[in-house]
Amino acid sequence: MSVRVRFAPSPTGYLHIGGARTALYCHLYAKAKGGSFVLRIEDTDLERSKKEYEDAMIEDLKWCGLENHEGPVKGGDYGPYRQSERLDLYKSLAQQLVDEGKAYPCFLTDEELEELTEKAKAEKNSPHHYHDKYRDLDPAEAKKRVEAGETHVIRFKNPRKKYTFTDIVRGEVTFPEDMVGDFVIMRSNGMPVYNFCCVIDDWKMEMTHVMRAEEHLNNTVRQLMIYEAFGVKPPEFAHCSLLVGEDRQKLSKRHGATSVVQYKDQKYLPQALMNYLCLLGWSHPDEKDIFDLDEIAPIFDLSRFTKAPALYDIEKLKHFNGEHMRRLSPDDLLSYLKPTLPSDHPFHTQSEGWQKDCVGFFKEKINIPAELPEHLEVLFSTEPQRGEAVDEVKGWETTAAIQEYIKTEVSKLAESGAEFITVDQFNDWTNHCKKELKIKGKFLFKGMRLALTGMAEGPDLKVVIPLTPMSVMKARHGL
RNA sequence: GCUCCCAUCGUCUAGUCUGGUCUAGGACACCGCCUUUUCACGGCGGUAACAGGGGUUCGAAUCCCCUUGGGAGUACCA
Repeated sequence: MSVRVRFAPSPTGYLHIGGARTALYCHLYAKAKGGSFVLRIEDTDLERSKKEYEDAMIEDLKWCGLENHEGPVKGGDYGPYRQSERLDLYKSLAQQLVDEGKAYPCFLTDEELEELTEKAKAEKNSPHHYHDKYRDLDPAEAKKRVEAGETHVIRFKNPRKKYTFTDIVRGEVTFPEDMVGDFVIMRSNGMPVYNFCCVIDDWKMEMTHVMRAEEHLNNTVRQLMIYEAFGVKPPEFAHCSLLVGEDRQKLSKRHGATSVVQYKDQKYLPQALMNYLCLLGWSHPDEKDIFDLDEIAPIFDLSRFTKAPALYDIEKLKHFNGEHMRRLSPDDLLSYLKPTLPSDHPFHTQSEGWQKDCVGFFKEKINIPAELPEHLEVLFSTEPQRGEAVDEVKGWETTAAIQEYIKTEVSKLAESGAEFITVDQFNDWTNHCKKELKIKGKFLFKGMRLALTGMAEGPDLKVVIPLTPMSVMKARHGL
């Protein structure tokens, strides 16, 4: 049987970093096994689900490079792929359980439920302890009340026994019989509940593996009960460790940028995000750390998951972005970095050859695009003298002489129509200052730097000078 | 409260199943040196971990138990 895995988000917000990681693992595993990666939208929570989130979710998944083989947009043989479009199925199956005596209508009101929960807590019992009031109500009586239109939910009749299953990452996991109570499978508004439709869909969509975050581990016992009630063999489960923030709590909005779209907006490279996320809870057999999805898909296996929760560290993500950026071809590098600069940035006025040289040089100094503009200052700032270290250099008597000489030379060159200063010219000027002005050592080089760039420190002058437009040079010297 | 899960450098992790080759390896961050007459990059090096306690064993990061700590769940959310 070929492998079928699914990613089943609920459209109640933008794609989360943790969700993206789960989707990545599903995608990788399907690819490794030549199986199918299915996207299913779990929109049974009417209040919180929004179509715009569903669209955004699909868009973000696409940006991540995690396209599905089957899904709400793409279609497939197991559709529909939106739970809101499968309601009849859940309803009839829930009714089947009621008819078989495996589930029952419950007429508890919100107030009664609250009271019973408080009572259970006060007696140091589990909150669900008294939720089974209608468990043994005569089915005929229950049917009568339902038909009379009385508000009710459908509760699953817990078989009250121990459940054990083998999780691919956790190993053998056992749940005691009082772990959960008679939980709700159909709400009073007629909508099914997650633990119910999840099972129905994984079953009907013939999923072979369910990969999800550890927060769902405890739900598995409910799902196991439902599989059993229908006489269906459950899929394999793999519960991946959680992603946590600085405070070691489950990663959420308050930990900062936790939506994929925020990284897209900040111009991170999707392959870098995926690479980093992949390594949060999974390790490469050869301890390789920089790779593309295509590279690991063939060797991705489920035996290398880490059990402990992983801390999401943006600093390390930046490093990964830098590594991937530096691997880009000159053409790709330019098309990556160019659009990240403001449209009125002087960078855009330069030739394409210049632009390629420029990003080729500055890629060594940055990890993410947001760091580029400040580095470009050395080429474009027209402020004559700036930076913290200039005061010291300005104090040197010899600096004024260099400054004056450079000004004259720049002026001459500009009048000749040159658009840039060549390395040869720069060398000639340096030699002149050395021989004629008798300046040497750091006084010479720092002086030259200050005179030409206006800063006391910065990148290699032999690279910077030929890249600096003459217009900027003139402005720096008040020409 | 109850249940489930987890525990190696500050962080992500290798090693744990199949005890010895681990005076515990790699990566991020940090520090130092070299190089660059600056800064950075790069190269080299460094600081830094088996939570604690008991067993089992000739030998334990690795197997067992307990303690402690952390997390998740306990919904008509998913």
